[in-house]
Amino acid sequence: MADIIEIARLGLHDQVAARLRTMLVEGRIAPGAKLNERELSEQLRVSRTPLREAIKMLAIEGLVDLLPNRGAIAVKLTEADVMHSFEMLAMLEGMAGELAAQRITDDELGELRAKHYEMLACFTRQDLSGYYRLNAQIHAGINDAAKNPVFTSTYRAVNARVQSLRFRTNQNGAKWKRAVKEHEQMIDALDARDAGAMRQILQLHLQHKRDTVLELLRSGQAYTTALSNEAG
Amino acid sequence: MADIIEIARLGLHDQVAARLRTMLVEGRIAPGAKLNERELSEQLRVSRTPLREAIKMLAIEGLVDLLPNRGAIAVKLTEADVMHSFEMLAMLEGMAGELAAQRITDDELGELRAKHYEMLACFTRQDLSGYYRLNAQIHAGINDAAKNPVFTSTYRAVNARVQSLRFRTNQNGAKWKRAVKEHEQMIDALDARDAGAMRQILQLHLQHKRDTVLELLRSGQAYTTALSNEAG
DNA sequence: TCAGCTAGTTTTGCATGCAAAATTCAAACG
DNA sequence: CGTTTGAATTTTGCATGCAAAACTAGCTGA
Repeated sequence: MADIIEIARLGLHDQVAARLRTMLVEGRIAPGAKLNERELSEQLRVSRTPLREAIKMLAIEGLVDLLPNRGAIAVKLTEADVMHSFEMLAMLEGMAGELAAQRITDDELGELRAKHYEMLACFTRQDLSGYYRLNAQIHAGINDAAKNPVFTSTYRAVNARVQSLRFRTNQNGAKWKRAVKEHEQMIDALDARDAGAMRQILQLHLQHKRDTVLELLRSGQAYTTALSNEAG
Repeated sequence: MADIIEIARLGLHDQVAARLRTMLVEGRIAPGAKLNERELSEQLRVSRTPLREAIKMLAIEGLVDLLPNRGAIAVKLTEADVMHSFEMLAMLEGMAGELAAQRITDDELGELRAKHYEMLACFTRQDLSGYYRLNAQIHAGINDAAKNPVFTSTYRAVNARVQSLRFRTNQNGAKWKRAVKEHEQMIDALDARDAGAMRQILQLHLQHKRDTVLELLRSGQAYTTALSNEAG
């Protein structure tokens, strides 16, 4: 009676939620933009029912705001929201890093190191998009290594909210280099199973990320020229 | 153009979600029990559409599990789930307590102290239900005092999951007394604005709560004789 | 006796329909 | 010229309907 891992195609609402999530995180739906149900249901080729169910889920995740009788809009984070979200993320990642240093297996660490090198390759090629992808995978990997699914899902949810902003930060060379350096220190700390060092470097890393996002927000470039006019 | 705080009656889906949340947290829907859509929609006098939207929201909150093509069931926490949830809660409350000690206003502290005394009254009268209510309010108050809405909402969500279990723990005299003692230490720590002490006492408090829930779970009494046969 | 199959029922998942609220837009008014 | 008002339009929110999937129960055959 082995649990046959059937591909179990998810319900439409889940698929729609996943697609919307991507669109929101990647900024294809601009922060503050209205989610028109008819429009989206045509674009995604589903009826409004599963679409509305998906939107309700994203509202709980904190990716959209629900305005009574006026539908949903993509969240538009204020400076305070960013501060609060990063305060949470720093705590989550700090703790997860601490736990990860204690609980990570050699296999997991190996995989993490491999991803780290792949990321270095992207950095060397100045491949920002690949860098972001691997960066996200590494942070997710660290959280997974903490072996606490409650952490993992909370981290995912909070992180998703700030992603659409981080997506727009143009890494300048110095900051990018610093971030890479910090990532190396993470791998070192994990390698040494040094929980304290891991917490420290992660919290510093998050602080730098936060400052970058705040700079973007203050520069006013965050919410201009949405990339939303691309054809679906 | 003052923001007139209109009572803004929420949508049906929100009302339904709130009612279901209560039913789940209070154990009126037993852990593991199926949520029959027709049955619930008749009981709550709404159509299945807003009901299903509410269920999707509760699924994201982690109060129900969604089984593809087979509806939803109330989450039934395993021992591991309880460990993970409390690991998260301890971190959240520890951090929130630390921040609260730094950020709480005199008014907030006063209100918290008042609630504390009310709780002592309930303890003296052995009024368990009143005690629980005030206990929850005090913990929520501490989290609010941390002035970080991301903490607050995360705490609410994770806490709700373990509430249906905590609801069933029969406090024995000794443990109850200890919990009250710990609450006094919290007020003292807040009064002294001692962030470190606040973190310490909260984490200890949470650890004790966890142990109580784990005992219940291991005793096997957790999931017997659901209170679900009461008429609506 | 019991596993396996099939017809009948229930339940879920999604699409559609309709009423109420919100938005738009243009004409009327100050 | 800017503001207001109200009818037309759009959009949301909820109810209902229908098809597919999941259960149930009863039958057959080993």
